[in-house]
Amino acid sequence: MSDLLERLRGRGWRMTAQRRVVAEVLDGEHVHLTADEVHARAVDKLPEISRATVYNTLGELVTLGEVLEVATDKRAKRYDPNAHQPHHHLVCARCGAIRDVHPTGNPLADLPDSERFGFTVSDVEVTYRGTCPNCATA
Amino acid sequence: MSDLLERLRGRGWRMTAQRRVVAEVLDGEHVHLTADEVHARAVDKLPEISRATVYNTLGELVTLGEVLEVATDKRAKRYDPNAHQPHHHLVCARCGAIRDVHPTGNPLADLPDSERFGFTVSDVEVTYRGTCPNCATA
DNA sequence: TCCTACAATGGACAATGTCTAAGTCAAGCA
DNA sequence: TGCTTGACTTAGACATTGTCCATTGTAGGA
Ligand SMILES: [Mn+2]
Ligand SMILES: [Mn+2]
Ligand SMILES: [Zn+2]
Ligand SMILES: [Zn+2]
Repeated sequence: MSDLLERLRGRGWRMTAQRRVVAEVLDGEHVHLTADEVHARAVDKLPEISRATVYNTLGELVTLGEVLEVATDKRAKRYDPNAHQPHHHLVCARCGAIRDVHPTGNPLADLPDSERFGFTVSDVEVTYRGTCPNCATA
Repeated sequence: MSDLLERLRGRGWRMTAQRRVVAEVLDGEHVHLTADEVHARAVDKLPEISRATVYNTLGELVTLGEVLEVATDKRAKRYDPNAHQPHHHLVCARCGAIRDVHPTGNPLADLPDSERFGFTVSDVEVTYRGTCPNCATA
């Protein structure tokens, strides 16, 4: 994600080896890692990087809107670099595999006023659950 | 929820003061407490109840399908006694208030085969986010 | 090259959740 | 009613996830 690094430089970020490595780890499709998974992969590339730095960097990326936090499992937060294309998630209940999906329709329109309790509703997250092909054959 | 207690007795549960108190705490509408919130309220009614028992009891209720785990916030799991009426959630991004909602339509039908990656999809959770009336005026 | 404000580090601490060994008691039975 | 027993509860250790801070290091401009 060199374009991510470009944007961050433009926002006044100091470009450190640690931040480059975190950005590198987050690169790719269908990436939804926990903070400690990011840390483990970052350590492979830069052994002395600390947990605190990984947590700090992820938090900053979330604040800047460059990475999303998703709560697809009920344990640790997961970090999603696919922040600029709205999407939802499909999760394997067995192994935890996560895919980005793009359902048709607009779920926001499916919530009638009578079900809004006076809230201003601005966003919706949809999580599909099922069994992935791998786990189905096992 | 005396019907809940009835069902549990039918399933061979020993009826202890601790389990009665946990069931009592979970009674009501729009209830979505964390384990430690359940524990705090249980202690008001039965001061010597332990955290371990609350965690155990909640886990058993989830296994039996009498209570659902929901991941509406990205911290602790929340426990939802409204397990027998399918519903979704509306969450205040500011204060965390949670309401049960019943959107129209069927989001499962909105996920085309081409977006299923070979998964068998069995369930869908929808979380609406916004601002509650209380937080809007503040 | 030097300065300095920003960033990284290690470790303490907090919050949430899991596990176990030992003691307790609900419920069936004599 | 009073045993007996295995299910249940308890306290606290431990694990995982996340936050904070004092100290040390360094990116990038002067
Ligand atoms: Mn995603
Ligand atoms: Mn609910
Ligand atoms: Zn799977
Ligand atoms: Zn609110």
